[in-house]
Amino acid sequence: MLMNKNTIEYLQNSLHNFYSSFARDLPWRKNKDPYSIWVSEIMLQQTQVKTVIPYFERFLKLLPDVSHLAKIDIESLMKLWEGLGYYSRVKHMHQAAKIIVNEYHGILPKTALELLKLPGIGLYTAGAIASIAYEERIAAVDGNVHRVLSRYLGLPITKEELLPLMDELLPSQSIGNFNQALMEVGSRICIPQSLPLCNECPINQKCQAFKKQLTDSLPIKPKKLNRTIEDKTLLIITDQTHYVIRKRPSKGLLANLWEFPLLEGSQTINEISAFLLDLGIDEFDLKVLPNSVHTFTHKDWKINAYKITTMKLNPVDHYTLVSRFDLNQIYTLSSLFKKYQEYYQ
DNA sequence: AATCCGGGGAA
DNA sequence: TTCCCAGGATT
Repeated sequence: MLMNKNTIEYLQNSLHNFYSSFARDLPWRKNKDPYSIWVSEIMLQQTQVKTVIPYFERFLKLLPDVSHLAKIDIESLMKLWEGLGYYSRVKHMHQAAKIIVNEYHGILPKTALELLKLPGIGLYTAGAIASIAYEERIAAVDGNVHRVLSRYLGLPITKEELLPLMDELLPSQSIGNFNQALMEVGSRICIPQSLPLCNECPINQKCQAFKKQLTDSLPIKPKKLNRTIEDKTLLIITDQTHYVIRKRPSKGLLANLWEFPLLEGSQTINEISAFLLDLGIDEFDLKVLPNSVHTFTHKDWKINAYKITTMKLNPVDHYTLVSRFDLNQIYTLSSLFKKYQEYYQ
């Protein structure tokens, strides 16, 4: 597809000027260190800038370079990620750090093609790192870029269909800034819901969606997925000093995280008693805690919660007895348990 | 090509 | 409620 030369040059020049004047002062923009850009891009996957900032600051302070990341144990690393979600990101990053140390002398690969081979780095992230850190002339198409460009061009195209067009749109220099400017316009101006702030947009003069009032119908939206609801029974079991937790399976939702016993379904008091008996608990005080709902992307968990207080806890296979301190400092829990923090503090 | 994988902010 | 976020891996 051959695009109008004016349309392209206007886009490039306008975004360049916009970015020069209005780029946000974000922590990962302080330098072009490939490692910190990599960390930021992984954290920013499906996660908003505001959420990422404090995690990024803490992460870089403790793990300032690839070799530190490669050396830290996975449990401590998970703890740094606690609450960010999509925990496989951190597992893949850890694996990638070891590969970078062992096979790339501790230096991030300098081309998107090479970066793409690392676990956790897909087409977008490879393009983002290569263009921002190394100024490779390559696209970085995320949700923002897809939305901005499909509106600007007035084309109902998917993200995949947009990719081949990017070679025509990319400027010959300042590629990293061009890519970031597109994302910045997408997240601050050309926003998805309600009305985009077209009057403030640096590329509105040649935006087809703006001209033809198509911002509502562009970009084409993926079909929404069906949500399901599952009942769970949460047991916070304590002897006043220690708490019973266990490690989740290595596959599936919240893989490898720790949890308070979370039983399938809405268990009756009798069923709970039977479960506790298996843990060697035959005498206990049971307190009903407030129910809650934890929302994932594709399912809701309805949590029926109880606090179980007993005199003595005995070690049992597959369960771990931990102090409050270790619970807070060492073990990584899903944020769904935060709602019950007052009952284990 | 679909589905899975967290959590939160915003309307 | 619904959307969607600087997406990637798995099937």
